[in-house]
Amino acid sequence: MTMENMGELPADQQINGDSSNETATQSQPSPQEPDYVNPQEELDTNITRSEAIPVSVSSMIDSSEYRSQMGDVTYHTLNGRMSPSYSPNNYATLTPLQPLPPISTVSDKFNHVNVSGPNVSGSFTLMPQNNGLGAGIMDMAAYGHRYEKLNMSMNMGPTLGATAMTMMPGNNLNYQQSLGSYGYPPQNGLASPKSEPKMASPNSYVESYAASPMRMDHNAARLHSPNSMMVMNGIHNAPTPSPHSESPQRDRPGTSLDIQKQQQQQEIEEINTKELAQRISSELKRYSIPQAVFAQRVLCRSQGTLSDLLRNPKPWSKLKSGRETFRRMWKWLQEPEFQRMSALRLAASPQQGDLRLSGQGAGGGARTRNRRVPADFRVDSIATEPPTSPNML
DNA sequence: ATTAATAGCTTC
DNA sequence: GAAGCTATTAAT
Repeated sequence: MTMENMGELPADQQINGDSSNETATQSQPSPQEPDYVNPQEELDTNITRSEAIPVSVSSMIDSSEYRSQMGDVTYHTLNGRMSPSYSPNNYATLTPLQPLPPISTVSDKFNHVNVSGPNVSGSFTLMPQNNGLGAGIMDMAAYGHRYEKLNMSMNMGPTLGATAMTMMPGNNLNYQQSLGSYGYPPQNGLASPKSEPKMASPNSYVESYAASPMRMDHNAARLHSPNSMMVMNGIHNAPTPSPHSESPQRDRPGTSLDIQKQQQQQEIEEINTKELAQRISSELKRYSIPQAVFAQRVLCRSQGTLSDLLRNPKPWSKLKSGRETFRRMWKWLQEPEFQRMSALRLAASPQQGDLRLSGQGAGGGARTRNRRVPADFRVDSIATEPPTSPNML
């Protein structure tokens, strides 16, 4: 089954970049792919689950309607507003697919936690952690705001570039400050940004749940988290002990690690596509992320494809190569907000000129129409410095 | 004007 | 036939 992961990728159009998920870590897949790739992985390892623990939303709403009302509502309330009113200057349509962001399959890289990430990893770690418990909401909200702001700033111009950076999660400190600066409204009042998260202990996030499996059955745990909007669902089983971030892959050979791996794999093996589609839809709406963007940046697919997948997700069992796409979605969901956002904007910031379009294969029509990446996401200023590494270095 | 949904078509 | 893409259309 693991093979699937690999097997499918190659099939992907030009997404060869990620052909080998794991490989990504080692070096850049393709020239187009900046280095954020690596960072991502690192982050992934570090933070990923900390935040992903949202709460449930009802354990998977089976409702066939995607637009989960709950999520949205909740969010709105919390946030007070999430007007999708950021007006992109030119939001063009899609662009040719690009090398997809390495969605590292969770296969095994869970353990090797922070890698070389100098302070970077550390910083990030904190971020997501914020939510720790109650902060979840703030997190989301904050991100939401950030998202918008970011876009705006970018649109506005280089001048604001700085601003953008500020917001960038370069380091938690910054982050926090940014929040302050921007005067993020206390979302709910419950989670005011804690000035000092536990930066000190990077391992906190550890307990994070080992990635919630898709099969969310038990959703007991997430009751705690305030942000029910996220809804990750559950933790499959018992929370993993606690792999300290510090020790890369040395957990307990044969024990927890093993189990974790297995669990994760399983999770990934059985994704509740319907549920997932719902959640993705919700999240996209929540953050006002257009399908086109998400599809391209995160999934490396076209808007139309995504739309279809979200609306008519096929059961996992019936999926063949299409699983990969869902895995990516899943992965994205699991990531901390911050990372998600980064993925959205960064993932696609290769040189615009570089995009090789036309040749997509199907569709035939694609003539040399050069569609540029949506302005919003095309964070030039930021693109220059991926949040992940260069940023704070 | 922007985005989502759909149709038709291509490739594997 | 599955999976996806582009172009087009509908909806807001």
